[in-house]
Amino acid sequence: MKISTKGRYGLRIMTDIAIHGKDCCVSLKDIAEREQLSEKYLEQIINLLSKSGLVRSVRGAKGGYHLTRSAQEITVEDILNATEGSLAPVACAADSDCCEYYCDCVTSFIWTEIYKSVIDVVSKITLKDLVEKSSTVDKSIELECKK
Amino acid sequence: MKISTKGRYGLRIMTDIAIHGKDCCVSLKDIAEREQLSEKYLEQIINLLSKSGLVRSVRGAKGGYHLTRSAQEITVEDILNATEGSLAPVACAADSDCCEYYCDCVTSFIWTEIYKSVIDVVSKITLKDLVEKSSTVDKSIELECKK
DNA sequence: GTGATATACTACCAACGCAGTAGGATTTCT
DNA sequence: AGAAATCCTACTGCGTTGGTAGTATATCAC
Repeated sequence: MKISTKGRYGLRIMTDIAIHGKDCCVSLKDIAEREQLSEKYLEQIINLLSKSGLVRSVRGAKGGYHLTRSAQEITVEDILNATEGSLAPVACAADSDCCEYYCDCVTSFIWTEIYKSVIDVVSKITLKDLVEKSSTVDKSIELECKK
Repeated sequence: MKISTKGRYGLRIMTDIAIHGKDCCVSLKDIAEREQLSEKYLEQIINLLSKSGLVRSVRGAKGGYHLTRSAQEITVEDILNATEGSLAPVACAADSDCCEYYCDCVTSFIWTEIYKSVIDVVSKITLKDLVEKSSTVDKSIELECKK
């Protein structure tokens, strides 16, 4: 039940773009520098965000990435879905059709309940919330638990 | 954010013992046979349950495992904690002291909220609930989504 | 049109966790 | 003594995680 660096860095990338990309593109180089993360690794992660349509890329000099929607229209669920994949603890929790025994399974309701409660949390937090929280804490964007 | 077979099989093992171990020990061989799972693999998992004090082992012929508490005193949280480890999506969610930046981290509250909501679900479901559900479904204990 | 700056794409790698498998040692009942 | 059970250590194939590296391609500024 762990969130990997893809999900965590994904949130930082998106928050960084939301803060620094008001009316322009933000380059990966700048993000990597500010966040102190490997540019090459971020490339893979932002690719996931791009494929999910959360950011759009602009190639060439002065290029970079920008959000495709406003920060309050992007939820933590969107970002984690793009970077982590489904947040369902087991596949049947998100799609009961995937398992023919769903109705007769003793534990399926547990996974469904967990999934619903996780979605309930992350679908209500928007990127705007993270941007606002970021402005209230000191150098917040660089700080993250490495464990 | 996935639950592994350790957690899933752990729940099946415990449910099986609760059902078939009314006033005796249940051997791993019997569990493995009923659940159609590898006895050797279950050995590792029941070891985790044993170390956490949820079951007690009896060695030698006619030995096996039995619960240390009644089914309604054992929660799904207990079982998943024993087999999966902490259900916290990141370490700081269960122990904010583990990260010196917890208070200044933009995302820490997300992980804490997820963790709390997951615990809220699994701490309220007891082994007794699973046993009761098992009696209402057909051959339920053998059925599980493999995906 | 030529650099400089950016993303895009492909490939590779070490380390780790998952899901088992294997085999022998030990304990206990009959 | 032998059968039945747990206990313990080790190994293994495979996929994921967390990157690194190099090249191709697109675009801007001059």
